[in-house]
Order: sequence, then C-alpha cells, then structure tokens
Amino acid sequence: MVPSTDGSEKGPARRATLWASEAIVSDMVGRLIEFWGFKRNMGRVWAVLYLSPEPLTAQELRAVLRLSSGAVSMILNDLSRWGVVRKVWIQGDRRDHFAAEVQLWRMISRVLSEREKTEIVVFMEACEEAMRSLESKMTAQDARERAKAQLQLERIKALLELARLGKKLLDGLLSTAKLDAEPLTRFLLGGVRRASSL
Amino acid sequence: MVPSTDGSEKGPARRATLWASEAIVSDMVGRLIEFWGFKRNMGRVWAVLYLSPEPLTAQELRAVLRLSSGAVSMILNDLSRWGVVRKVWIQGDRRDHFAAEVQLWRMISRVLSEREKTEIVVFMEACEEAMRSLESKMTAQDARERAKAQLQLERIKALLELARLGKKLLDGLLSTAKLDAEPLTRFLLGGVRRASSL
DNA sequence: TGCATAGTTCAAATTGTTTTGAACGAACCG
DNA sequence: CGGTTCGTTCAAAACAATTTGAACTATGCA
Repeated sequence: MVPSTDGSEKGPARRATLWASEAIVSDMVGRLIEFWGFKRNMGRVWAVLYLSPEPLTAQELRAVLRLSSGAVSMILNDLSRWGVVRKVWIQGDRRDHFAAEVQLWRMISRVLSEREKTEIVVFMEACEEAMRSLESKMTAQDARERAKAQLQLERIKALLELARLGKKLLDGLLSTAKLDAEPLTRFLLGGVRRASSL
Repeated sequence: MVPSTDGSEKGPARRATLWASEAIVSDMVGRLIEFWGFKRNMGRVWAVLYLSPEPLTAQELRAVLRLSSGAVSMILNDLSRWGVVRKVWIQGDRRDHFAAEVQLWRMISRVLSEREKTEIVVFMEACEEAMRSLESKMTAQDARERAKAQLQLERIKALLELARLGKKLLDGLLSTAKLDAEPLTRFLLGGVRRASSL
C-alpha cells in the first residue's frame, strides 16, 4: 500500500458519512436532476464529486451514497457520456478517480445542446410531417373537413413557430456560453431588465 | 336528445379514430411533455383538444385515445389545475366539454412560473441551508477540514449564483409574457442576435 | 321519488424505470 | 503464471409511476 500523503485512505473506503452540506446538496441536486429527466443518483454522484476537494474513486462514491458497484459504474458512465464528470488518473493508484466538471455553465450548455439536438428537432420534424399529412384534406368534399384541416394547419404552424423560438433561445444561450460565462450573465440580466420595462 | 346542429354525435362517441395529423401531433406532444416531467397522456389529451375545432367531452377523448374513464377524469383535472385546459359549458348538454388553452405562450409561462416557484426556490433554500451548516466547520482544528469547508462554500455559492441567474431569466420571460407574446418574440430574437455577435 | 348518465375516487393491476449482485473479463503484481 | 482487485454487464428484483375498472356520488329529468 502506498502511504497516504493526505490522510485519505486507499484501502476499503473509510468515512462513509457525508457532511451535512454534502448531504443537503447531493439530495437537492438529485431531486432537481430527476425533475430534469435524469436519474436521481446521477445528480447525487455529481454533487458529491463537485463538493470534493479531490477526485474520488468508484469505491468511495459507493460507500458514501450506499450504492451497488454496478450502479456506480453505470452512473459514472452516464455522467461521462454527458460530459459532466471526467476520469482523472492519479499516479500510483490503479483505480479510476473521478472529478466533477465544475464549470457549471459549460456543463449545462453541453447538456442543453445535446437535448435540443434531439427533442426540438424531432418536434419540428413531427410538426412538418403532420402539416404535410393535412394537405390532402384541404381539398376534401366536405366543407367541414376542409375547415378543420385549415384550423389544424394554423395551430400546428403556431407550435412550429414556438419550437423555432425555443431553438433560437437555446442556440443563443449556447453560442454565448461557448465564449464565456460572464458575458452570458450580463446578457441575461441586461436583457431581462430591458424586457420587464417594456 | 338534442339534434346535432353540426354533425357531431351526442350519444356514445363516434369516429374513434384520429386523423394522421392528430395522431402525429398528439403522440409527439405526449412524448415532449413526458420528457418535461408530466404524464404522457396529459400531452396527448391537450394536443387532441388543441387540434379540435370544438370543445370535446370526456367521452370523446376517452374514445379517441383509448383511455379509461378514470384516467380521463384525472388527466383533465391535472390539465385544469395547470390551467392549460378549461371547461366550456355547452347549452343543452349536461356533459362537461373541454377546450385547450390555445395561447401557447400564456400556457407555457403559467407552467414555468408554477414550477420555478417550487423548484428554483427550493434549490436556493437548500443551498443556503448547506452554507449555514458549513459555518461551524470553518473554525475546525484540522486545517484540512477548514480548506474543504472553504471550497464547498465557494462551490455552493456558485450553484446559488446559477440559480439566481436562472430565476432572473425565468422572471424576465414571464414578465414579458404577461404583456404580450409578440414583444417576447422580438425580445428573444433581438437578444439572441446581440449575444451571438458579442 | 326513481332512473339514467356524468363524473370522481381509489385499491389493485399494469407498465416502466432503476438498482442490485453475481458472473465475467482485464490489468497489475509478486 | 496464479492471485487479487477493479470495472463492466445483465438478468432478476425492487421500486416508482400510471392506468384500470368497479364502487360511489352528484345531477338532471320525468
């Protein structure tokens, strides 16, 4: 065993309890993240890493969050694929260590962009397909049907418009985010103030 | 039975099939809404109502979406409580009829504001509580502990800052939305363009 | 009042999601 | 090599969310 230079143990994980701050934040992030459609434990694992001064091993996470080895492995994989956690190699230790992405805005923008790529685009494509499927109905014999088709066309157009708006907003946030977090803050606060006074 | 003035049936629901456009949109809205953390069928019911020229009865919804009476009742309740569907009284018909809120932005802003009231506020309160719980650790004997507490304090402060930013953005969107949808559109598009060119 | 239909509620069933833990493969070390 | 630990996978189990359908209440109408 390599002697610990910093008081943390290398063997079977010790200190299997969290500070109150860690418990509160990891639970809260867990709930928020679940609300956002991810697994609760993804949020909890990220939060524990985020509040840790050093990268942690799967074992340590397993101990503090009382999860099975399989769960930790899968969750760390998920988090890596979302780019919100990364592996850190620590010399002299065979085990993988994990660190949280601490640049919150980078992290969020990565997730948002991943999602918009799928969700909003799928939404818009579906709208377009639905609109195409209405074309034939526009020449129906029944006037009532034609009117209905017309109404649906307009309403779906409104949905599409909304989706476009959402996409623009997201794209804007993301492109700003790529440059720096601080300008983003000013942009948002400035923009909001302008808007409220409109 | 009151004679139908418009060809729609009053008795046991007829026409238990959806147009392709209705099927596509209701499925798609269902998925999107599920992704957003609601029940899929809330989205499907709303979408069917949104694409319908007239308000529909629970029975009709039940027939086209193949749901049980209980489910329709509960879903319409949910939707009413979220303010995205309203009851419409049609004279001479004992049954409740339901119409979708068609002002998309009003609908979304109502939902967002409902959510932010809970989610973001809870998040911020948890951050504050966690920070308070760290105060005692700041004077620990162990220098290592003090450093860790200091780090956590800063990281939690960053989370709080992010939450504030999100809240400001939401508040701004919502306050703009209350006035009108069109200015909002211009605000967003204008704002985004400014941002990307920064 | 009594019948018929509309609407609600809730326990049980269904469906969907997440976690577990044992089995396996890979890497390191003596 | 063989032993040990690390990490992954996956079928089964546990858990969570949603839906069903039958029982019930309420309302309109004759």
